[in-house]
Amino acid sequence: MQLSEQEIVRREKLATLREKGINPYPADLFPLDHTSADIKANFEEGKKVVIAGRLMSRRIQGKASFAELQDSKGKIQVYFNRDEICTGEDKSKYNDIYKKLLDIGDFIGIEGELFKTQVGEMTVMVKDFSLLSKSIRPLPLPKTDKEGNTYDGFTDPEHRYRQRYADLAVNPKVKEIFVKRTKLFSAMRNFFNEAGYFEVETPILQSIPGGAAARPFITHHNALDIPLYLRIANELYLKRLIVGGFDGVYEFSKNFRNEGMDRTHNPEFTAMEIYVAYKDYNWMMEFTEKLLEHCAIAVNGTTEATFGKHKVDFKAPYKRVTMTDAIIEFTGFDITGKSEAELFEAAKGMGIEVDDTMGKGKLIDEIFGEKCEGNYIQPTFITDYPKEMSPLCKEHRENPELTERFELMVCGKEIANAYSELNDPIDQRERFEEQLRLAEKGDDEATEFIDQDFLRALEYGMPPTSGLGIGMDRLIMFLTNNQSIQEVLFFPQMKPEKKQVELTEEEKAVYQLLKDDENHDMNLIKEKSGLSNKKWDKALKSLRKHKMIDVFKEGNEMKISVA
RNA sequence: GAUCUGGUAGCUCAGUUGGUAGAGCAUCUCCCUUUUAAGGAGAGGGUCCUGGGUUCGAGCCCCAGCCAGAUCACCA
Repeated sequence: MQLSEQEIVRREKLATLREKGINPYPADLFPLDHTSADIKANFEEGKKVVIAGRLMSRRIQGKASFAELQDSKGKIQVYFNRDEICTGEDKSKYNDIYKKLLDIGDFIGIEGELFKTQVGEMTVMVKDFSLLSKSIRPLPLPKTDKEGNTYDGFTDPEHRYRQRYADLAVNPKVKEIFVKRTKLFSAMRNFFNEAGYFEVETPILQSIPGGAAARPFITHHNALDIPLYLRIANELYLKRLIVGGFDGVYEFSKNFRNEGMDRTHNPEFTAMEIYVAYKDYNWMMEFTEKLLEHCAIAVNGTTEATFGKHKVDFKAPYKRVTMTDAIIEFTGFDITGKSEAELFEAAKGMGIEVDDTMGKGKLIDEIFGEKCEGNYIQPTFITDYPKEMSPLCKEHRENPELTERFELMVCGKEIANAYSELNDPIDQRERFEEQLRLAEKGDDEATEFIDQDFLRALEYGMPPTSGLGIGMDRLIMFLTNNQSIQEVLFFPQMKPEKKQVELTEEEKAVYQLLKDDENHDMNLIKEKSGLSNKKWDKALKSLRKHKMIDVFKEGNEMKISVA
């Protein structure tokens, strides 16, 4: 492994510390009693504190030095003074250990007293310090001035996502996103628990991937010798639990879909699904808007959120628009009672790409997606979707062509989806069979498995139930003003890093050709090596750099020899 | 999958018809006892993403590829 100069220097410091009897990675707990935030919140001149964290900057001025220590709550300035730390004759702890052997990035523990500098900065006067963990790789080092401007930021998304640990250590705003993410989860959990619903866990490894139309990841169970799928949704399992007699069940579900990746799609993502017995989708709309209002306040302290150029208000209640009305509003076209051919012509007339594999549902969905969806900036419930698109949803009580379904749109994007759940087992079986026919015909959006066990459960009887699914990653994007899902996942999926190849084969080959004491004609050796101009040049430069060969002029001929 | 943009020091970035690879910060050495991204002086540090081609000569031009980002397409 090729080490940079700075990495070599730090390894040498590591060795020196050990020679001095200092363990750079001690096992002992460190008895810290304050965080940087505690100190700032309850500052008392002269108070004794024990703190620990990562050294983030140093300004050494001879016998004194200011540094910043970063802990989980933020940064605090610390002041190292030689004569405070080394009260006796031996000044080496300051002169050698602190000044020469510590680096930015090291974890240290500090005992000290609080004071304010002449410019009023709250500071810890170091009385004693100890090394807790040595950092042997330099951190990226952004600097921030008083106005909050950042210089030399660690901004390259590739590096930030691949090395999230460094991103978090160095960019405090990134940490905030994930603090908010966790607040969102606990706010939602509290809301459901208060309502008396149960958090449950259902299988991730499923023999039939159901509950959504998506390409699954497939794996294999050795002992059973069967294929298993990573779940694409947890819907069918939660409904089984309603059959079993729970009033309300919910699960935060890691789902896996073997599809494309972009700034709104990651192969694994988190959905929340909740099912509540004896309710319908009208009840669920009210529940959803109260839920989101609650969550927005828990995360941001207000119902208002900024997303890009939009200001969004999550304060309940939200507007409700039927899909039919939405399409009339933005296109003037009324889909009510229209035949497939009429819809086809209408869509075509709107400049939408259509083909004859599209059924009524798909055509309506295309029209909505193309002409309406993007217009709903404030949270809006779009209700009553066409039946073909919703095989798990109950038929609309007033119109058999529609279903009792709503999606919640925010900034033109779907963040929640809910039904009055289909609980007629005969109807459900027919809808599955219809999906199967579509799949056999080649519609890759149709579900190609029939979950017989789920149907058996429905046959025992499921109470009327309403279910809701929320894309948690999408929601946290809205609440933290991030346009990319990768910003709200700790470790977004990335292509594997390419392995570093030791490209010394050419160099070795050239060196072999020279392996005696004679002087060789350079052109001859070049020819023998069979290398391209560029490779020859590279190999030669590298060998010269390692002082393994000499190149010199003899008369008019370039000669080459082993050094 | 398509198009565009980018990949140069530990980090952020310059780099001129194609002619000896640069800056700031960081690092190292020396001097400095309350500083606010900012003390002073000096030094070291490079697989210019990879491979091929053109050329006397490529960070730069051409071809292929890798990785990332953006836009689009696809997508319960």
